[in-house]
Amino acid sequence: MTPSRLQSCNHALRKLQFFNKISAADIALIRKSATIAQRFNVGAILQYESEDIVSPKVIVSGWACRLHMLPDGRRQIYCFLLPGDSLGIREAPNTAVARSSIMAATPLRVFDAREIESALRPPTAHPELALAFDRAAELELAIIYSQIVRIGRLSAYERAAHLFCELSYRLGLAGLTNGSGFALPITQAMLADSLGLSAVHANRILTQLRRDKLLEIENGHVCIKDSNTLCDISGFRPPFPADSAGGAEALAEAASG
Amino acid sequence: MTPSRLQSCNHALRKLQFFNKISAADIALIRKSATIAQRFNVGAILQYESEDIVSPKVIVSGWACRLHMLPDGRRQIYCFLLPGDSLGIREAPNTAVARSSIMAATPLRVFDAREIESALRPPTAHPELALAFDRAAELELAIIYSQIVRIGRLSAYERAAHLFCELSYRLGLAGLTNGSGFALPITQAMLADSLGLSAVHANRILTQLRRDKLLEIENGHVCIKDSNTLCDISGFRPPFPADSAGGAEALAEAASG
DNA sequence: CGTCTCCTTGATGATTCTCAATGCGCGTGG
DNA sequence: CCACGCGCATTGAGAATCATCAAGGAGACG
Repeated sequence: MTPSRLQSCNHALRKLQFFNKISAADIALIRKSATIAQRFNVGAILQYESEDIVSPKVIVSGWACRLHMLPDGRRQIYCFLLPGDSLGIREAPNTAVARSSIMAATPLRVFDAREIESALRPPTAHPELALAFDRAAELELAIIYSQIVRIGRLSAYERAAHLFCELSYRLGLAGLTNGSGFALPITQAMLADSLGLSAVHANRILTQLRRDKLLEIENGHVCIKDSNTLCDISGFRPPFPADSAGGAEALAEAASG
Repeated sequence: MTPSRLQSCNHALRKLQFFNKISAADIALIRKSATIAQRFNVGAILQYESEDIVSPKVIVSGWACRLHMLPDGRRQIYCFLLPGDSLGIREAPNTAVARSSIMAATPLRVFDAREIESALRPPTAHPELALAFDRAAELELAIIYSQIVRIGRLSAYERAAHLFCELSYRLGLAGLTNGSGFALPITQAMLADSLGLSAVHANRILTQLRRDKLLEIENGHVCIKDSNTLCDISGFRPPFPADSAGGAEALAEAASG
């Protein structure tokens, strides 16, 4: 396996291994697909709402987002899709039309996951991998729910804090954090469209978070200075606490057995 | 089949038949389960977030809601569960913990759907029924997405209009509308917790909708006076337009064949 | 060196929240 | 029967939050 192939599915593998112990055959299945790459520019639409569903994909690098566009130009982002995240795998299989648009929030690289998706349909030779993807889908649902609480019942300040907790958690699963820092390759306007705020107000809130020494933002890089306070303010709880993950359980079993 | 049994699953059957043509055997399967009834008082919690998932159920009468409660008393309702709606059927099967609490928003009657749920697992003798439940789950996801747009990017006035469009649409699927009217058995405080507003402001918005002659509300009954304007204001689109429903397609096929 | 995008800040106004008080219907107990 | 409490809807007043409009600066890029 070439280094480039390894890199392509690195984040996805890391995330899946958090969710379940997966076999060498599972890894080989993913690596095989990881060779076919596709690129999108910023703002490119991968999938249009209420049109056909796009073929299954895994994000190699860059961020995408599920979103809705209103006729008057307002936008609402449902959730971000990060490196290692998949779309169209182990989702409701019989859906006729897409329920959200998907847009490249940064330059994006993905690989086609049609083979993976079909290999996971029951009866499957990869039940552990299927479970890992099921848990990834469960995480996405949990994120969607928490997005509702965020914009429905949290203040702007709490919202921003909550989103940074979520991003830190999710990027951590994919191995994209170093210490308490991570790359934040999106504009404040996109953050605002996710938080249900105006871009100007989002900027003021970020400034406030910096002044309160909760985090630092510069040059597309965030450093979380006070994770505890950030979580307390926003009420963020990890959707899959480290001690409840299938991977962790499996490791514990292996150690004791 | 006794009249009471018929009544118990009436709304569920009506909704499922909208989504797909289902057979006599499918109907019999549901009717068999519809005998076992369970009651909950207003405010009763059917399922607690981050605890075990409750056994599958179908709502016979009354409304429930999926929601999150914050430690300081704030609440956010994710979505309402109406008569004929199900929970725990054809959802992600491997979920360890509940991702939302479920509360009885009114006095509630449900029946246990464990048998239905297990009868639909592949390989199943009821593929059409399984597809109908899959589409019901797809509808719930579409509603969750639209809830994000509603509270993230619509004004209070637009939000309320959008919610009434959604409720009218969904209650229509279950056969719970007469003309443009339907029962609204919940308090304004709950509407507010769904809309992401304070109860006081929700009240003002409802007053405004009445003054604008878009709808009437009295004694727990809503009558939509101007459906077109309500949809235009809020941008509401039916998640399953009548001509895209599986049931309608099936009927057309049957008529032409 | 001009243009563009993005971030930042100020000023002003609209939206929404909170606190507070009132009224209405309904059940409950005296 | 009546007084009372309670939940719910309603309205007013004032304050907090957030949006909009406008302008300027820093950096990328042709």
